[in-house]
Amino acid sequence: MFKRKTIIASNVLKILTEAKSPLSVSNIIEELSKEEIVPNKATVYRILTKLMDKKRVTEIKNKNGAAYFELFHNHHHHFICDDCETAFCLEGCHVKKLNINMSELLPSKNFKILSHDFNIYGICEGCVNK
Amino acid sequence: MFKRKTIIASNVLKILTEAKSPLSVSNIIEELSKEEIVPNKATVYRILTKLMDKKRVTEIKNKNGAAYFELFHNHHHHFICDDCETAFCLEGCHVKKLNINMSELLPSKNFKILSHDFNIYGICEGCVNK
DNA sequence: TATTTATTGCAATTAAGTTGCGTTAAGTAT
DNA sequence: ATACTTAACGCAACTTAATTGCAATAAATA
Repeated sequence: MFKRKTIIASNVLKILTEAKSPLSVSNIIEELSKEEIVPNKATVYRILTKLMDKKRVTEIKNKNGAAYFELFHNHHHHFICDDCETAFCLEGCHVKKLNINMSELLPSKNFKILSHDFNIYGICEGCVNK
Repeated sequence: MFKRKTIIASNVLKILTEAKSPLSVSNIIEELSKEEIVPNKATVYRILTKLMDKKRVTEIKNKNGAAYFELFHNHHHHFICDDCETAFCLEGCHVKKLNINMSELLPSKNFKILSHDFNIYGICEGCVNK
């Protein structure tokens, strides 16, 4: 058994590290292209899947279900701009921060909670000023 | 200018009224089919778009971005079962209920908040018991 | 009855994401 | 170095939800 180095996977990580906000697959391909690396989208999806398995990367979804990827950092939520579609990370999880007991909200006590998501939508600073 | 009656639109509303949970477009077509109405999916999408314009219907999305539709009732959130994918309405909006000041969470005061969503995911009562 | 136009079905299209398969190339063993 | 193994990769085909253009239908009105 051996491990191959893959140029693309490490570059995807680099791009995500440098990114100021979560990126879509086409964002990622665009960024890689600037460095003369033009990978196939299937490759990028496969790399991202592996990185998610390893908890290096997290996937978030916008209103339309399109996926954006970011480096894993502890559970938190996002502001997503309705105009430019950029996702901005919010600090921490206010659900936890505010100690919201989600189980009290459920239709039945027999529901099992596994996760939640919370997005705020609107217009970001950049798009407001134009 | 005149208004035509459309059999399908009123039946879509009826189906949604009787539904115990939000329905996908194929759910809706299935239900209509039971009443001998087999509309084209394009028709159903167009009807739903109009009903949303009139605020009669709301669209929610699951984890994968697939759309579910329900009668409009005041702003609230959902529990979505990871197993059967059924969406259950939660009562009211706990963000509002708990008086969460979302603007304090933002990266900048210049962001303009327009909406938010909140979903709880897990296993519903029915799927737990099987 | 003729006209107007909203409604509908159909087929083609779009876009995100997935999959199968053949090729390439990195790491290891000989 | 050479051969072997297998992970990484590209490509094309496919899948599925949703959208669009166009022609056909039918409801309301004149």
